[in-house]
Amino acid sequence: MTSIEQAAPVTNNFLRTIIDEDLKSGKHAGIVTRFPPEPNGYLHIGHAKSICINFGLARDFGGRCHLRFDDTNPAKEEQEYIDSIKENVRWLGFDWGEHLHYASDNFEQLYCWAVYLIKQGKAYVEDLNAEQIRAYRGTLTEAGTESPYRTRSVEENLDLFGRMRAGEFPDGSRVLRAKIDMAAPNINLRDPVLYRIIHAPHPHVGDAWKIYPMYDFAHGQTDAIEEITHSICTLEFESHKPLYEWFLDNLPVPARPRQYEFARLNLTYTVMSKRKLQELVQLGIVSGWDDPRMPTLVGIRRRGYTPDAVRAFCEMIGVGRSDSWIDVAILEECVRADLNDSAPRAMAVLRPIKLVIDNYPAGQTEEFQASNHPQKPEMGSRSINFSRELWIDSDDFMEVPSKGFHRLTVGGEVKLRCGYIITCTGVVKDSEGAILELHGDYDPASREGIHTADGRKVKGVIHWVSAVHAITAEVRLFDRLFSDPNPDRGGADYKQFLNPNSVETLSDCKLEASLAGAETETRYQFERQGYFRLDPKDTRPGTPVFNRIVTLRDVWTKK
RNA sequence: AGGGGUAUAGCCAAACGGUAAGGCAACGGCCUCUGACGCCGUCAUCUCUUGGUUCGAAUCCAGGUACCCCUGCCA
Repeated sequence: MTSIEQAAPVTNNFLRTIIDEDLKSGKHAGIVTRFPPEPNGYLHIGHAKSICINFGLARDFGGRCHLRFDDTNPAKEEQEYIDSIKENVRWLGFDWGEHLHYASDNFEQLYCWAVYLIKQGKAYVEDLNAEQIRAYRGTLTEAGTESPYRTRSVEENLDLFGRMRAGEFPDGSRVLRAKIDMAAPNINLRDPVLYRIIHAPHPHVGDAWKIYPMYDFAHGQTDAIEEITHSICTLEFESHKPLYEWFLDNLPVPARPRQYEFARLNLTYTVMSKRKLQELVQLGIVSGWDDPRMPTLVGIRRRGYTPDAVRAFCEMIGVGRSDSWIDVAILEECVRADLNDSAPRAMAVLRPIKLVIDNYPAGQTEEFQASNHPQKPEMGSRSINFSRELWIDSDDFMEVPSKGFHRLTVGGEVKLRCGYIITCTGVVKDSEGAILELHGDYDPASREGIHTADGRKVKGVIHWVSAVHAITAEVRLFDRLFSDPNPDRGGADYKQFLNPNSVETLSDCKLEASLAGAETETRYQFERQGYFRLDPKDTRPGTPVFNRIVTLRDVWTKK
């Protein structure tokens, strides 16, 4: 466990309480959980919460956690997603060991159990089409009516179901239904569909099957087969729980798992639904599922977020049963906390403006040692070059300073971080009045500290880069994808809340020379600006592209 | 409207009949060669609401109110 996670409070929650009691009472000798994604899309930060809960609980209570693909619908599932999900879970730092499972591994057993139900008179083959089934189901306030096929004989049901499996019937022509209660107030109990016919290849079992079990008929039984003790899912499955238990009660399952539900993660300034995420990709609003602004794990990862930070975030937000919206600022804080600790510092000028040190000899060069981390000498130092012409950030100069501004102004002085104190002596402008370059003088005696020769303390410290030594890079400044905290909020089209400035590409940034050796896996703090990381996809030899992971906190500009 | 849930600070969240943890944010102050980091302090007489039980209630009881989920051959 890393320091940032230790710093996160481990608060009690209802799941821990339940597990504690189950262990104490001897109901279970150990716990087994599972993360059960359907491989029909890419994982997002909401899934990370579930992953951390399931794997985290298993870790904390000395149990195990399975990775299980809930692959019961081949019409939507693909191998690509299976691979991506496995990689994401690993990236987050979790290990399922021997326990990689697929619901489809149990298709034969599930089929046998369906036959068992038919023989018990508890399931029947339905000939009504989807629309008719819907009409027969009734409404929230009115009971449904029983299907005319509900009373078929066991023999006929067995025959028909066998022929469904054999592929004799086209998609949609028949389904297998449980015979429960068409008048049940819980609609999930009104003779739910158990199997449907789908003539499509399955990513894991190929074309062995023509019928596939529904989620409800697969999940609980699969939990039982895997001997899951605590089957943890999100709140919307709560109304399925009676069905989950009905199958466990009516089938000779080998174990008795129990379902518990928690509130899914909602994050401000983003959208999380698969449909909307997909739309952002398809409409070209983002560059892909791994666009650094996306809440997908592939996106977050490309952006440069660390798995430690994501885990700390999941720990910090807790687990409850009430619908909640987590402020994305908390995620950003977790990233800062982690990176502040681990990121080597460097200097980079994003919006360069030239500063000529007139009293510094032309052609002369000096090398200064700069610490890689102010609080961690063990992270070493690097040398940075100083020369007559420098780049500084245009944000750090104001011709007419606003109140409280203590960076560079004409006639003002400022400390060049790890360098000299300089005084700005003048501004050169073009005919339009745009600033071409700044001129200044340096104090040769001011290398150490921030005090001037006459003992005054310089208020401002700015970053800079030597012009002749600098390397040029593209830097992408990412911001929140939406400008509204809740773009998902009812009614209105979420796309109207898109933040037009969610990415700003700066193509002529000047970085200190040491960054020529930057590695993709290293996150850097560009001092006074934020945390950055080489884009793993668009960086080319000699033409670095940096992504801004997150800014530094900035109480000054906030005021 | 039938069923199932949930309400504790700006946002999360603990508490299990014994006198409202913690985190994030915010606000003061200190420190600082990053307006970063760090450090110190402040931040619910009160738990959606109205009654009741009790020596004692966020916790128990009764009635309200608000919000979320459920009418896929999706998961």
